[in-house]
Amino acid sequence: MAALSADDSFDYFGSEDSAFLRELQDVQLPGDARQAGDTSKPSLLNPDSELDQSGDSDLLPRNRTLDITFGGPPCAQPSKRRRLSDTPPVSPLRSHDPPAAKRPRHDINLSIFADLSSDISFNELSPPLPQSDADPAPVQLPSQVQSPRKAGGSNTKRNPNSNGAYNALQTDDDNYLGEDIYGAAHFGDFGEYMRRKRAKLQIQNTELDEGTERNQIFRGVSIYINGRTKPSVQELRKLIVDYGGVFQAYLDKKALVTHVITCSLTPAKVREFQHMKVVRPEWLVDSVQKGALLPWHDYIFQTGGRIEGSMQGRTMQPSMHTFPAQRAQTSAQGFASSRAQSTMYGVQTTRASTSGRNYAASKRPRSPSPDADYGFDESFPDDDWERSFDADEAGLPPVYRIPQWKSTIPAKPATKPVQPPPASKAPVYANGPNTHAARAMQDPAWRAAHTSVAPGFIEGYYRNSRLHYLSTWKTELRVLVADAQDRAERGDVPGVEARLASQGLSMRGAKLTSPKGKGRAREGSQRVIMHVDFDAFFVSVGLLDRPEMRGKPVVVCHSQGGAGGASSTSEIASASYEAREFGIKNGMSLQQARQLCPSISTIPYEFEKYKKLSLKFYTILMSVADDLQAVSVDEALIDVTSSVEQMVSSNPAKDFAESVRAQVKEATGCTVSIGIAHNIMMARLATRKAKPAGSFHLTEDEIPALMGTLDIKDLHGFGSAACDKAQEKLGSTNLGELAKRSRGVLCDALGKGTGETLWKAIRGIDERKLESDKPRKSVSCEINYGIRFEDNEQAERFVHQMAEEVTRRLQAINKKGRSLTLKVMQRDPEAPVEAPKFMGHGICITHNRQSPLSGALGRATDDSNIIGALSWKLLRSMNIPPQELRGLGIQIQKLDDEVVVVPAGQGRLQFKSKDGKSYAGQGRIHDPLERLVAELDVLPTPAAMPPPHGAPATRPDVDLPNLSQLDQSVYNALPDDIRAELSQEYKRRSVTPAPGHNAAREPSAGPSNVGTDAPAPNLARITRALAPRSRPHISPQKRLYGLLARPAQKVKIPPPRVDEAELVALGLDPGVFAVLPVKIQREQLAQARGVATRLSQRPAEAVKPLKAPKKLGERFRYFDPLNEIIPPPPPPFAVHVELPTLRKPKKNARQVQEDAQALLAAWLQGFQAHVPHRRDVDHFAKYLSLCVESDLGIEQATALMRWWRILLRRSLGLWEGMELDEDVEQMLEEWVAGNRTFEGVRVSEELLGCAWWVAFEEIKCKMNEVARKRYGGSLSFR
DNA sequence: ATCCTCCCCTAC
DNA sequence: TAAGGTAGGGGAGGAT
Ligand SMILES: Nc1ccn([C@H]2C[C@H](O)[C@@H](COP(=O)(O)OP(=O)(O)OP(=O)(O)O)O2)c(=O)n1
Ligand SMILES: [Mg+2]
Repeated sequence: MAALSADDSFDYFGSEDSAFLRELQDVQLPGDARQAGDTSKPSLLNPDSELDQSGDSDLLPRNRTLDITFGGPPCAQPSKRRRLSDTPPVSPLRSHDPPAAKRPRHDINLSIFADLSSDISFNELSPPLPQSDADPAPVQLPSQVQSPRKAGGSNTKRNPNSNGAYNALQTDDDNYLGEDIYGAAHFGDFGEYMRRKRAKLQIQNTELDEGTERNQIFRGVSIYINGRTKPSVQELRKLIVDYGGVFQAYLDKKALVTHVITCSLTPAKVREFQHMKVVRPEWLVDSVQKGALLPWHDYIFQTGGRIEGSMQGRTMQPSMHTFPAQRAQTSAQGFASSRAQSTMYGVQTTRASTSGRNYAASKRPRSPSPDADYGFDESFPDDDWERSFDADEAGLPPVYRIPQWKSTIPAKPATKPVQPPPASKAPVYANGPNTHAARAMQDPAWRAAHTSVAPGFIEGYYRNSRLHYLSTWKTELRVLVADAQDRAERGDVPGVEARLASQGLSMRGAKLTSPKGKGRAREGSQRVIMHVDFDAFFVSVGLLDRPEMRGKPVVVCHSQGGAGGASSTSEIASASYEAREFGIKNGMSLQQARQLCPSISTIPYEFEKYKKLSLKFYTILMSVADDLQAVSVDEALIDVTSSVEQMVSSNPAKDFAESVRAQVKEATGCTVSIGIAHNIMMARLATRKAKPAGSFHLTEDEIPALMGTLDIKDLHGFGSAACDKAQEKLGSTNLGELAKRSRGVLCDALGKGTGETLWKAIRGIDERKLESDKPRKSVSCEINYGIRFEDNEQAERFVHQMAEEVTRRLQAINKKGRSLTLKVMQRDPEAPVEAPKFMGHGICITHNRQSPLSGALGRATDDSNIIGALSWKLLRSMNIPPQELRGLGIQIQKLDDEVVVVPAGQGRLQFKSKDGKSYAGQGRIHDPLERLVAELDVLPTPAAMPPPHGAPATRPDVDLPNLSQLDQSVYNALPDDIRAELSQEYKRRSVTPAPGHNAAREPSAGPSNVGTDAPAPNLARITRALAPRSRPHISPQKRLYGLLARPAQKVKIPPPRVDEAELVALGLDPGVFAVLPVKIQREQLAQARGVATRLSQRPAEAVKPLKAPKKLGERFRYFDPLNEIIPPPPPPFAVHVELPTLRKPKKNARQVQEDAQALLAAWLQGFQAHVPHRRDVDHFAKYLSLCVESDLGIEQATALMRWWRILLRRSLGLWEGMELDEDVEQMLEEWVAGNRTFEGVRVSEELLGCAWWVAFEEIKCKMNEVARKRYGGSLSFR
């Protein structure tokens, strides 16, 4: 190992840079100061100890403890823990690091992880250096003595508007300056910021009058109050402000907060505040009473203590029980310990988790080190903790070494893994900067070619990002499955499926025979759920062509050959089972893996193959399952209840599973393992036992015994955070132990829903149904790798490129958004400029900024210019030096379907003609709203709302076969699930394109692969061929279409297809039926046909399409491309509207409303200077009346009216309730009657205003009339 | 109570 | 040299 370590030294993982280490040793962190002199090593807590890391950070000294999962008991996960230490006072605003010279040094000690309680928690925050200790508020303030202002907390108002606070701020400078911790430079910025902040947020606070005289005992203290507190937040705030302190309403800028006041903390918060001074409210109260700022450390908030009284857990950790005083004393220890930890590169520290808010590490793949940012290394699983140490040892100074562990590390050759794999799961990165990267970055040419500023960086990155593929594939597979199910329900028998059916296993057949199939748990009989997962997927696929490597320890990663030597930071996507015996895990860095197994072999990624084989895999599953939930490219959950029931065997489930395994093996050449049980959670557990290459049926009677052997982390959905919480609050992470806890206790510890889930899981209960048709809620794009900018221009350019990528993704699925969230990762001041992981983001502070997004007329948009501009604006507002950026992400939410309501023709003429008859002429049902929209288009402003992308007017609808002309209103009126399914159809043609690539290039494929693989030329073809049912004509064309003319791409969904004869036969009046909103039509139709609607069946869930094949068939056949009649092409007027749906009444309603509101706003805007067109008013009236009549849209309708009124008041409020002049009244009466038009006529302001209000009243009356008839009451528009 | 927002967390 | 993405579930806490 030693040798290894040497090599590694400069990289992450076990090794470290000696220079770096040296530096670390010298560095004294603030916390250290406290400890100063402390030789004692704090012991780290048991399971997870924390390491402290010091970075080379410059400035602020801080200590952080990292969690280590080491000994961690139960939780095997790597990550965890929190670190403490104070936060760096650096404000995000600040740009660069302070001179390193200023930093204090600290020693690094490795503590031995004694097993104390695991939390080191922030208690350990070490006080700042002596001077700093005083912290912001030096203990002895001159003024302190003075009059203690009111006693405790009285938040009573002190001087209302005093500006004491303001003064305090100004004075803060002094305090801060006084602190060594904060660099002077900092300080200035800090003070400036505070001033602004205060001006902004505290105006409302009533403050002292002349602050100056008062005791400004809290001068320099900037407080954030977390959660509920004894004296209320308001009271405390008052106190703070009155006494010269600063109250921070948000923890946005942690760096600006000197102390956090709280009475209770959640584990997540504990982590978040690790680096901060967390104090009890009494500190403030007592200080005020004494008239002086008391030492904060005497009031350190301790977790265990009061948090959840309910938790029995409290007995556990000693640290929690320590008294404040003790705390202070021990803090040094904690500190030291934490520090020590920091040095352990091999250990996982979960940096991310620490982020609380800022540390970005959170994302990390759990297995490796979940949170740990690469910078820190990752964590090792419990089993592996030993090893992790070993790895560390190599590079670490003696101090860090832990003899025993060290020995444990088997530096064995590939031959045989020594013992079980103690593995560490996550890649561990050394603390120090990546010297390779640091060197490379010196070269401008290299930077220009390899970092985020390089041309084509985004596309190239995505083409090689396994995680990007994984996410993309998942989305695609969901679509594939939903699509296939629709077809099956519809009765179609796709080619492939037909073939499979010939084998006796047809999904369709299964469904026909078992109505219960999907979804809801059937009563009575138990379900049979199988969790099917490939064994070491990437590796297995890679070995198909490398038979000679089978049986050996192999991993898939980018680094090939000897690249990177022993220090490659390349992550291992998948490790063969042989490699796992050495402790190598998926997600670990290659360097780490090499330490565990020097002879490890690496093979490249073959993304195309993964996708291809996955399709074969899914095809088989679809032919066999009653229901299927896509989990990932290599994993799925299937409900095979009916199929198993039909089997004649002594062990049907097992036999069935083996049959599936054989089929998959036959089709792909790779093995899958299958876990069988009566629900999802148990099936996943069974898979653990089934792997590798096997199947296992976990029966209910075996569950109790099994639980005793499992850890909470073994449950799907429960990761390191949950493990930590369990350990902290419940004292154990063992499921057998947790089984003794009451449901309430679990809920208190983990949250209501999560606690409930756990409680049930332990008892083998999991009622969740397989999900296969959920609509997408957001579209995002983010890159946190290789981000290195030198100036704002580069950053801005990049942001716009990302915006373009997001736009492509939105367009691919015909969605537009109304909300945008920008995520920014900023290098933590203490983190090295070059993260341990090559080009990685390292430890970061993350910022999220959300903002409404809107295009023309306030509607949803997918315009890259708008998205890019807004994103850049948000980023710029954060004032982060571009050099410090390490990650950027743009997420779009509040998605609306992009639908073209009007035929794309040109202008109004067509529109009119269409409006007038096209729909009607086709016998289509008109939706009032739709018509309203159409009308609007024709109005005055139409020109003002050109299609987003300037659709080629020439595009004939023909281009869009089938779905292309969906009637928007109809489409929107569909229940979510149906709509989602439908949209999938469209998506098939335009799946999110691989980053950067033109849709034209490759139709259906997701990210096309790259790297080693040849371009994925035929994914589309393959997909089509393999898909249960191919629709060649659609996919390709659509895709193309989309590229060519985005705007026009809208779709119009035809209303349900029913002929008059059938309606009559069903007792429905065709005339009436035709006028109903599509949604209602569907309901009535369904009811008439004897089909229970989902609404009636299970309102809450009503998510899945009915299973009954026949019925569904009818439902879906409407969309059958082959039979669909394509309506004329709509004009280029895109509208995003969502009508109420059956499924999620609330949300949909809200969304619908928003959309309708936008529409209304557009309407009004278009007619700012015009009297509304009679037709529009009538249409709107009709629409709203129908809503009321149907009873389904009353709320939305009235809400819409309220909204309308708001808008009117805003622009024409003057005319509300105005007494009309005779002549005006006369004209308006005629107008209402349809005998007068004001088109082209210049009208008076009065007439204009009154006309709108008349229209409002008119519609209101009509709605009330309907309500009166139907319900005997009137509506409230309040 | 219920919603909405802002995260955290989890999974592959 | 490496490619640390992404979407959805859920909880805490403020707004309503
Ligand atoms: N941190 C990770 C985890 C997984 N994957 C990819 C590679 C895996 O092959 C695939 C499937 O993940 P699994 O968790 O199913 O792991 P494997 O299939 O490799 O192994 P097994 O399922 O046998 O445990 O996802 C990845 O790239 N990075
Ligand atoms: Mg797998």
